[in-house]
Amino acid sequence: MAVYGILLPLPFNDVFDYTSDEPLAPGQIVEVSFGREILVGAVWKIGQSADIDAQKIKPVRQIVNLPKLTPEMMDFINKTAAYNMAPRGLVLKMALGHKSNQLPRQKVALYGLKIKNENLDGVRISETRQAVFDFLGGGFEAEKDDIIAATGASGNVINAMIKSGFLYKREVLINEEAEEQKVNLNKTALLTEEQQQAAEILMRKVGNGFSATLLDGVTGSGKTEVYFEAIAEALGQGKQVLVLVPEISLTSQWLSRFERRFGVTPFIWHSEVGVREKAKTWKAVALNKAKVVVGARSALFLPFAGLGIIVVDESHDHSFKQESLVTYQGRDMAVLRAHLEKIPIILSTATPDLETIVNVEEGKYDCVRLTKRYARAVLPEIKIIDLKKDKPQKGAWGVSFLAPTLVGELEKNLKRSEQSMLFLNRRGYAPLLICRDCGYRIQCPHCTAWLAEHRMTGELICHHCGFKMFTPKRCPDCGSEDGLTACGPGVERIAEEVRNRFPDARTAILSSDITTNYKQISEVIRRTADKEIDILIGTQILAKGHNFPDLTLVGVIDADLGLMGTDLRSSEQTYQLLAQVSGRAGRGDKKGVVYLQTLYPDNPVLQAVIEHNRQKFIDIEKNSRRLLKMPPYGKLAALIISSTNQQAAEAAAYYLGKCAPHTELIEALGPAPAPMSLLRGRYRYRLLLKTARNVNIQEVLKKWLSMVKIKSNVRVDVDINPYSFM
DNA sequence: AGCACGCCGACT
DNA sequence: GTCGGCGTGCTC
Repeated sequence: MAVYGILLPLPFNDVFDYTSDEPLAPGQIVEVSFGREILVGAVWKIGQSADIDAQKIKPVRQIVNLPKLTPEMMDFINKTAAYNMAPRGLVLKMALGHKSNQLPRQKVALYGLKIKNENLDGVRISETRQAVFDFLGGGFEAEKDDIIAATGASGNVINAMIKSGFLYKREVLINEEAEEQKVNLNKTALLTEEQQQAAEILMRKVGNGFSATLLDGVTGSGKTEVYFEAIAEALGQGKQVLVLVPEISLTSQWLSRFERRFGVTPFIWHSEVGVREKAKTWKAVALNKAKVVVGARSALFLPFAGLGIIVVDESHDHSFKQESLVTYQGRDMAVLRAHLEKIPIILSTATPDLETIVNVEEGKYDCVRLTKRYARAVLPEIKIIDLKKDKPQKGAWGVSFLAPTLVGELEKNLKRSEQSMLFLNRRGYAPLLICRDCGYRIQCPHCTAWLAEHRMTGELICHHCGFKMFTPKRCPDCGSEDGLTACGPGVERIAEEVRNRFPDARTAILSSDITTNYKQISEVIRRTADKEIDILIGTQILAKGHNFPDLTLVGVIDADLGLMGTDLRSSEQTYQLLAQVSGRAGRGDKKGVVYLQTLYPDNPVLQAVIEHNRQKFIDIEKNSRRLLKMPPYGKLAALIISSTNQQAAEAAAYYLGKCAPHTELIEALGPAPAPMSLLRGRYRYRLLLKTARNVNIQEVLKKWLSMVKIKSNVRVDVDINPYSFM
């Protein structure tokens, strides 16, 4: 009876040994008992690994009826874990994709209507219940979570509706098979000469091994249509296609473009997709029945059987950086996967990050450029509003955040019945409540952060840990009754001002806490695209690739937000955000105008934005990074030491600091209390390891960490190439 | 991760 | 006397 090393979806780097009568192949998915649990894992090694008693080795319970992981996939899991210093088991967990692949519970509860809505005359039905009726109308069945997400009903409402006989519950096995996707490859889009040339270069990469190409095109230049041709080429060769998008909110418009071109809906993979759908997709991907998958960064860990190309859309976007469970940069891991699969990868963006630009300059990546906006569209004019000279004027509703110039432009735009967009990267009504009588500021009990006021819900919310409380009437400190005052603007407050100034304008807010799910976000985007909205007010969701042809005015409420950030990439991110937001304006026939409200009109980053001068920005940024030996001119890793016990965290951090390696090529900084020194009830310290480019930073970290015995109530998280310095 | 075991202080 | 806090160690 042979012994096999099984990798389990748990935070272990090493395999566990199990026996099996049947010969097993590497990558095979099996079910084993582990402690008192039953888990699904993957065969990783043939032969015994641990030096333990043969008695202790349990048998594999059964082989799971799922396709086995390919050698490339296994290699990808190993290398992703090693690069990010994460346990291989956790990477496997991501690769198994969803709960029912990790646990042998293969059943899911579905809910449907028992009684038809029309048979309910005379019965009083609450609004939420009605929403459930509407959602499940027409014999549709759904999982509880999906009903909750779509209707806003709570689990209790659903349970009560079962009790009163409106709904039925049905358990089904998760074993649906997807049909093979049939793709229509007939060319439909007419490309400009520039686009056609770019498309041909990309198409030639398909089927010719690994290559990484930056598709560098100004906003509105039609990058999507260009990489669609490369996708068509891969599909024509019978290969699978993976498109990574930064946020699910982007996908609705993207999807309709895709459907128009290829006559088929791609498989969709993101956190809001239900388990049943995920199970179907996972299997279809592994069996090469799914030809096109579009998804968030987690889609990168799907078990493709014959992947032919990867596209990373809006590749500069920081949401590709995953910061929980396993910390990884999705864009970089996508390049790794393409490398292992020996296929091309396309990074598409109007505002490439410095790392990518340097890779192009050094010849590691190829580059294809699109310099012209599509059709008659031209780049918008960007103007600066100096808030010191052009001061917002108080109105009947109170404080104003819109400069008179911007108000005037909004008014003119409304008269022309063209659309406008106001951008402020801050959720809620106000970022902070302050008591005018005693100066008290309301802080989160679990984090070093102020609580933001959300007036729509009447709550104070911590934007870091989600802590919520009802907005108090009196100051919690001095008890003053009318002392609490909103301080500074959030999108809700801007919306309030807009509604007061332009009562007849149709407005909408796009912000992750108001439009909480994919459906709601898509709906606002659709209404905007269909010209049902005059003024759209929103957070950074607005910046992401949306295409509103009649949008001609963009106002950035606070262009300085982020410029003062302490973090390495904050000015880059500000540049990207401003350039992307500006890129929303004037994508159709009419020219767009962008106004940036600022207190620092001479700031070089803003100057680069208004001049559409990316090179200028890149040069400034390169210089400062080179001087500081920061990425891409050096390597960086962060250690976050955290514990619920402050002394324990501090002691461990200082001990690590003492043992830190220092050579000519290696430098350790810290420890210092993290900028958010208390987060989710944990006290946090940070250390930063900076090395030269040619140093294997993972090796250095491994050696360093192995020297230090960390107490079990202290956690050390490693973040390779950190983005957030909080 | 999830769970049991075990050791300490604080209650009915 | 028992309940429950979490620190420690184990899972093939």
